[in-house]
Amino acid sequence: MGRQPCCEKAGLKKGSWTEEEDRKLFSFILNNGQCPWRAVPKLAGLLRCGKSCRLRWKNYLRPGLKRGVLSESEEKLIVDLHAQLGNRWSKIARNLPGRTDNEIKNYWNTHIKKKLRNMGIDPITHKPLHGGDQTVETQNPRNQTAEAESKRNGNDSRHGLQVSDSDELFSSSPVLRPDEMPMTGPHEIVFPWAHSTNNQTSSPPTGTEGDTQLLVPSWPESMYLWELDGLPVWDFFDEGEQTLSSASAFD
DNA sequence: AAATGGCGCAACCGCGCTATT
DNA sequence: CAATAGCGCGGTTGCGCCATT
Repeated sequence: MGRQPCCEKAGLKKGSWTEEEDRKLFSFILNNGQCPWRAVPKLAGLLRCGKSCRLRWKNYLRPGLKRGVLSESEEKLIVDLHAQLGNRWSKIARNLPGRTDNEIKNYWNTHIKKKLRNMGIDPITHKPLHGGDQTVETQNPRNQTAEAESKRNGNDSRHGLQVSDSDELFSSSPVLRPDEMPMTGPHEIVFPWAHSTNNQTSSPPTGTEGDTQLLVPSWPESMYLWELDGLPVWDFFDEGEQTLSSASAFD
């Protein structure tokens, strides 16, 4: 047979997604549920590789995503989980409903790492740094990989070893299991225009007042999608879990 | 006011795993 | 059992924004 490439590289668009592309992808999945990602671009009329569509959906368009600054409790949870799991971002993300692995990874690299170092904690080992803030971590990101690797070797399910995903790990944790997490329902979504004059898209709202509740709209940057011409967005949600789960469109 | 450097985030890349044939 | 398809994951890159000079 010969393995087909995931996409024809030539002629495919790369880089930032446009509003139009988002619209197409979103409405396609809305109407069809998920089909093999490889087929999605063609069927949805997108000049993108399937992988790119998948990523866009997963990290950006998928309903139920929280966006914006992470709360202190979320941050704490990430640190805890990272101490146990290392750079297993997807596993960490599963314990933070509405957050994506990419988002967490970025947040870790840009905020938490720095914060831990300032606190005199090595973000890799989660132990106190020796001799002041001598950056134990060299600038070589590979070290991080190596560190993660060592953790993996100890307890990574991906490699068929002990820890069975996060199940075991969090069985005693107060943290809800991801599959127990209710998806954000329409009634829970706070529209940006409802309480803010600033409908700035790409930058997250700075300083979510307090970290009590994340009143962050699900798709602050994609609100235009709500205007999808005639698409039964709310109906879609209202059909409830069965739609969501059966299509498994929001995985 | 312009230049520039740093930061943060979205997106891409490549590899590994699992399911299927 | 081997080959292949498809997907998921983690690491890296590139670009836009913002702060500083």
